[in-house]
Formats: sequence, structure tokens, C-alpha cells
Amino acid sequence: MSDIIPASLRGRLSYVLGTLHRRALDLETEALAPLGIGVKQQAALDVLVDEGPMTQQRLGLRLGIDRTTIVTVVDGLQDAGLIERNRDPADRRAYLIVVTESGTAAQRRGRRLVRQAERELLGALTDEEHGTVTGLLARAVPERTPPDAPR
Amino acid sequence: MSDIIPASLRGRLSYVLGTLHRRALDLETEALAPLGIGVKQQAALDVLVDEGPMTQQRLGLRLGIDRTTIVTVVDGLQDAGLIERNRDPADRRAYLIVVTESGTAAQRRGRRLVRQAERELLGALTDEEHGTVTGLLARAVPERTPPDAPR
DNA sequence: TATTGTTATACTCTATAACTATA
DNA sequence: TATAGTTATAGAGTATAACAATA
Repeated sequence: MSDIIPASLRGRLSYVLGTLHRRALDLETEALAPLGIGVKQQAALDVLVDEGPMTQQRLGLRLGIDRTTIVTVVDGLQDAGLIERNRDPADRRAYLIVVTESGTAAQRRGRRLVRQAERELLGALTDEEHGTVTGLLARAVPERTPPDAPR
Repeated sequence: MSDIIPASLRGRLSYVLGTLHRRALDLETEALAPLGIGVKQQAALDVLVDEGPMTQQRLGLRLGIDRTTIVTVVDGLQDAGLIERNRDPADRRAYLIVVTESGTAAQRRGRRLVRQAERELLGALTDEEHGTVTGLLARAVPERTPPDAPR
């Protein structure tokens, strides 16, 4: 049984952002399924390819993900053969996460698939509007991750 | 320890939407705290004031909230004296949720507080940009709640 | 037999606490 | 003593299953 969305909620940012966020996660997750990775894992690959090898904890910090949560993310990437955990010679407590060759290929493919999912998410908008909304939202996000920022 | 957000994530919709959604919830929750109600409860008041008394289940459907979850939302409103549960004479299984006088006052005040929180959320944007992004996002949200739509 | 409201339960996601191995 | 990674555990949020009252 479907239902028209209440007018008062269509203007409420927490509601609209929540709805679109959930839908974005669904669409991107579905898009990435062929690669066997999730949204957070694609994000991890993106950061690693952009910025080079780093420790698990640093990666988590870059993604705004707790160090206990990043473990599973990296586990999945390792199981899929997309990254390797190399002991850091300078600090044998830490791993350096290194993207493998197939990891690099997966990152490129995943990036494309995510972009398609995003186009679908904003399918009701023109390409120009898509760019406008993405740009404005990016500007609204704080420059830096809050010091305590979990998730 | 703060950290600049990775460029690859600033353009990723699931990331940007998620970040802003969490922040919107935090700001709106804080803004509504003086009223002793949460974001979902303000949304419930909005719908009830706009559309008049309805059953709990119908209210949940309007909000995209499961009928087992709406119970707590309505409980809170009732405890705060903002709504009353009246048995529906036409169907004694159901309640008609009716907004009280102080509920109507709270709704008006809450609506104002939420708008302030939204302005703060998009503080980096001009008023015009604020309107643009809100309008575009509202258009990107599906017209109707999906038939199965939980949450 | 089906439906409204309710409770108990389970599941997902993520953080806190505690452990190990290094530093 | 402090830190990287890990595991076990707990908490928030929300769904599924089952029940009483009513249709």
C-alpha cells in the first residue's frame, strides 16, 4: 500500500536527507555487488588509491570509521584479494594497507558503478541540477572530520 | 585529532548525504530538546496538525515508520501531554490520535526550532543556495513512499 | 479469518572494554 | 606506559513473531 509523502516532511531536511541517504546506500550497494564489496570498502579503495598505503587506523580516520570497525572492512578487501596487509617495517605493531593490482582495477570499475548509481538516485534531476546539488551539499559538509567524529 | 575529508568522499553522495543526515538529526534533536520531544515526534505532530486525527497505524504509514515503532513515538507524545489516544468509535480496535491544545502550541514552536537547526546545518550556504538545495533534494525524493518502505 | 495495538525478540550497525604484541 | 590491531560485548535503532481485543 503506497502513500503520498506528507508535505511537511518533504521540506524537512533530516527526513529528505535520511530518505536519500538510505536510497543511495541501497543503490550503491547493489551497484557494487558484482565486485563483491560494499560501499565502505569502495571508499577505502578510493582513499588508498588516491593517497597511497597507510595504516589501518589512519585509513579508518580518513573514512570517519572507528578502528574496531575498519577491521571488518579491510578483512573483506583482503579476502577479495584487493588489498594486502603488510607489516610496517618502521612499526611492527601496524599494518600498511597496500592495494593490489586487481584492487586497482576494482577501484576503477567500482568508481564507475557508483557514479551510475548516483545518476539513478538523482534521476528526477537534470545533469546540471545533479551537479548543482552535489556541489552545494559538498560545501555544506564541514571541511574537516570533527575531532570526535565516529562513523 | 581532526583531519581533512578525502576528496574522493566529498563527491560521494552516500557519504555526503550520510554525514549531513547525521548532523541534521543531531542539530534538530538538540533544537527540540526544550520541548522534550524527538525528531520523529515533531514529524508526527506536523502530520497530525496538517491532516487531522488518524489511527496510529495510519500515522506510521505517513511517516514511513513501522507500526511496532510508532508505539514508542506516540507514547512519548502522550506522556508529554501533546496528544491523546481516543478509541475510534467506528473501530474499537484502533485509536484516533488527537493533538491537544498544548500539542498544537508545541508543534508551532518545534517547527520554528527545526527551521533554525536547518539554517545552522546549511550555514555554509547563502539563503538562496539553501532554498535551491532543499528544492532539488525534495524533487529527488520519490513522490510516494515505496510500498514496502520501512523506516 | 483478518486487523489494531502491543510486547518480546532478533538483527544490523557501530562504539566501548579488554586483550596481545609491539613500542 | 602507550599504541596498533583484534575480539567480545553492549548499545541504539528498527524489524519480525506472537498475543489480546475487536472486526
